[in-house]
Amino acid sequence: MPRERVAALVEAAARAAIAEGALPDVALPAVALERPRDAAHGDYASSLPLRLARAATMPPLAIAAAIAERLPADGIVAAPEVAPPGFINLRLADGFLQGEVDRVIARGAAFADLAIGAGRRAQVEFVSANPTGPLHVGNGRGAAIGDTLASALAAAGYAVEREYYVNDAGAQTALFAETLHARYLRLFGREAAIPDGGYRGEYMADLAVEVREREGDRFLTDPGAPCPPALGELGIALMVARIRATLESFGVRYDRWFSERSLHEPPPEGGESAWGAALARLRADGRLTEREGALWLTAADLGEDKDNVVVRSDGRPTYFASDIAYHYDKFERRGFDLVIDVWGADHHGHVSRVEAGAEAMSERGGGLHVLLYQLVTLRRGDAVARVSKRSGDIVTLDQLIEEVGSDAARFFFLRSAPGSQMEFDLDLAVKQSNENPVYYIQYAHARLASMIDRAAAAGHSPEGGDAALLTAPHELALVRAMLRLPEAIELVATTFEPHHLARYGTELAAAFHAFNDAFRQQGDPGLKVITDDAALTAARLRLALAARIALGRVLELLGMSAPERM
RNA sequence: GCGCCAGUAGCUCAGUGGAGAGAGCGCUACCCUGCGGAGGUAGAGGUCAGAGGUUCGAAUCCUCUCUGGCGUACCA
Repeated sequence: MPRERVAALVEAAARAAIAEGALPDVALPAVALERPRDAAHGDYASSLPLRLARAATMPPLAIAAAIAERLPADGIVAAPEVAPPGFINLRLADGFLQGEVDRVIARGAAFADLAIGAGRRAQVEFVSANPTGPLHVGNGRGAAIGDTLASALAAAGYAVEREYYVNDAGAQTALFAETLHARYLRLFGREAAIPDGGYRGEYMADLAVEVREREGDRFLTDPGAPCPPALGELGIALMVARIRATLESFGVRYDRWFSERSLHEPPPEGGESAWGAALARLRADGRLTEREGALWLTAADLGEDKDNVVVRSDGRPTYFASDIAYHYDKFERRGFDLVIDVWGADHHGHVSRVEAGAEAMSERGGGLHVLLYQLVTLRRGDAVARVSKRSGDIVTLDQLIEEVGSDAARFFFLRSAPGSQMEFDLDLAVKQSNENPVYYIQYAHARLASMIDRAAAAGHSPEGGDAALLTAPHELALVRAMLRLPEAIELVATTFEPHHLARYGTELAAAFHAFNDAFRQQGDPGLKVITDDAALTAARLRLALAARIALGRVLELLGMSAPERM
């Protein structure tokens, strides 16, 4: 990455200044380069002189000068500038930028890939909504965040797996089964009451119809009888299939759908269940206590403020027990180095507990990172729409995708930081779907594709073009924008916040649009890509080709289509 | 009560302790004998919730207050 290389130059210059006695022998802090707001201040700026001033007991400007004049000349940066109160401003050299155009074309979409993951295994688990109802709009946020985060981690050099944790055990599952049972019986004219707190949504009636179509009357029982287990399992399976279809239409594919229930069963290859093994380990480490007939994970030396129940007094393990077993499985059995759980903020009370559990369970448990995203509040004009599966008043992700499209919906979710609350006005979203900023990025891609096609039809080829002919400010600005893609990927892979990529996409598209319209503003047809000058045309085609690669890569990471025409 | 997350332009939101605070939408004025106008340029619009503090430097870090969301289960 250019930034790293420039930072290394600054550090080398600072060391040289110390070695030559121009600076006192002070400890050098890590050289972090800032990106100046104002382009006139260059591509990068170092505030190192300001940080050193006190220890060195020298004026910052003098330090800046001492470092700047020792900057190795290796062709990456042009002559550095010193600016008050003590900045060193660094500008990428034209020759370097021109060479990068060729490098991007040669490497293709992988040009921005990084090695910071170093092949370590990462898992991103996201959405994982109970399969007791359709996904709602809030789940869409988790889906977009998790999926793009996984893509960014892969681009950063991790071996990434996407996983959906299917809650197919527990009280909610039982309630779902009983509701389905009642709906099913009603189809056959039996009197059957929806259980208290059961799922009231219409989709449950649809599901019962689907069951009848597939399996006929084989699940018929007396109205008072409990739900046949096979009916409950079928219901969950059908619901999971619907969720999977929704996510696929949202551009999300999982490597694995992990069953909660399987944690409590012996693995196919034999041996003890994950829960059994985890429990044995906790017991051996003396982390369990029995009280009031239940089994508790003790808070002591886990940094928790209270104990948590893992096995209820009736002998059934809690959801927390499943979570412990699940993370035991992730770290100890599957050996992930980095595990990211993407959760809605309504689960935040659970975070420290699970993190403490993971650390108690595995040496590698510190590799767990829970990424919380704030809930999406929905509005239709002035009315607040409630989101609740059990009440049945729900705006589904399917509806959102149908109304605004997958690309626009994903981009909407990816534009804001996970930690910020979002307000989603459905009326506005539909009304503005044609003005959605997502099209700004896609349109840039479509124009590039069309331009490249048109040039080919006119007999122009980027082959043999000389990127050194790219000297106009808008041309070089576009190259600069392309080269920030690896920085955006790094930011996402280290902060686990994918919205930076969405912001970057807008920035890159803006650089292209400005480039593309430059000749109009200046009334200079000479700035068009396809010109009478064959050599210049070939050079600009190379730039267009590289820009299209960068733009296509961003869209790919965001999980959006890269249209050739719109 | 306690805890977590937030409060930045009319609206929806960016902003890694660094140099006149940004984008999209909305508003105003311009720019096409066009490689695609779903575009570009310029402008109006801000007490970065408020008050202290740390720092050479704070929207950013710390403390308090106010406002909003969420949590505080032998539910998941």
